[in-house]
Amino acid sequence: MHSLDRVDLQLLRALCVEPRSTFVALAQRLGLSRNTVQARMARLEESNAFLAFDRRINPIALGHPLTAFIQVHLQQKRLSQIVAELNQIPEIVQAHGMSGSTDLLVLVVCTDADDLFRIDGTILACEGVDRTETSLAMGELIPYRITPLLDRVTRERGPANRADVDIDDEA
Amino acid sequence: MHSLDRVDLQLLRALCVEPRSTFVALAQRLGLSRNTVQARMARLEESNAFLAFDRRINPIALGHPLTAFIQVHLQQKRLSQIVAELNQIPEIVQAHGMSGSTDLLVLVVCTDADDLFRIDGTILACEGVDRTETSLAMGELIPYRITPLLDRVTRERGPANRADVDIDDEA
DNA sequence: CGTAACACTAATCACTTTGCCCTATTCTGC
DNA sequence: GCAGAATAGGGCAAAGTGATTAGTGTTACG
Repeated sequence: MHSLDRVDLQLLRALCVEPRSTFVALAQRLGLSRNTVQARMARLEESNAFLAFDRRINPIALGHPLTAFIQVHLQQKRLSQIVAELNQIPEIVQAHGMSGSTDLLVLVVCTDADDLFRIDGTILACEGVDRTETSLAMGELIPYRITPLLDRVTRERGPANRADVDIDDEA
Repeated sequence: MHSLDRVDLQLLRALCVEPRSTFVALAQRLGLSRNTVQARMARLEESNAFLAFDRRINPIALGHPLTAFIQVHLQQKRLSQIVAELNQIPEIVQAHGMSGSTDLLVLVVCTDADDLFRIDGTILACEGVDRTETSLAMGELIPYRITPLLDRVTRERGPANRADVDIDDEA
């Protein structure tokens, strides 16, 4: 419904640096009027530029320091029903349908190895799940980040002010 | 340095529901005084309960609608140098060191298939990288979420009010 | 060339929120 | 029961918000 221009990108950048910035502070930092910032922020939210706040919560704080990726192989015709079942497992924080040999890539967090074992068992117990392959994340070698990409996009966009992609079609 | 109690969890929950809540609003919703909410929020931030704001930015808004997981097999002794190189690639938004056959699981976002191909090439070009296996994410069947886990933890914690895990040791 | 649409600035206003202070009152673990 | 922490409640000045208005480019279109 709307595309991002250079100023939008700078706004996002500033938010990464200082998430609790007020509109006033953002306006000062970018040399804009508060009005403009306020309007643009509204537009950004409107156009789904922001994902759920859930992503900002640290699972470690919830007592779930272990992260694992579980590759699930399943009978494809039962996919939707299986996803519905997985939806009931709170330790599953995300799941992607995948191309290639693995049908589903599931991201789980857990308290310890036993917990992981239990969760894996729960997944396996779902009707239609053939097998799973669990890989434990040993460390987040590159912590989640978007600023480098933000910078590249900004640079590419250069002095121009129109993005070329519509973003209202949710991932 | 500090552990989460029941009220902290409820606060996090409320933030997921309404990320732009003011302290006043949170206090009302939870039936606490604003002072308390403010103090607890400060403590939560202090104790790394929140991850970087980067996570809330939608890559689709940045013109990168495609997500892929790339499994990287490499010479382990060169791991740190390789990670340093991968760090230079903006399209890599996250990377985990893994147990099992895959050494590294890299999360990339890209504009289109060609872009993905190019990025994969860049990764392969790194000294010490043996081979990669790319899987395209076809859809986020379970969108990233933490609230179900939040609820479970809250329930388990029950009327008690102390968490049992320290969270100051960053993931 | 005119004009309509749009984004931006600047300035106002009433209102809310913040940050910080204080004190009295529960809790809590020891 | 006591020490220390957490909380409620209050207060206050400063800051931020939301909403509106008016004036100024800029751009796109016929």
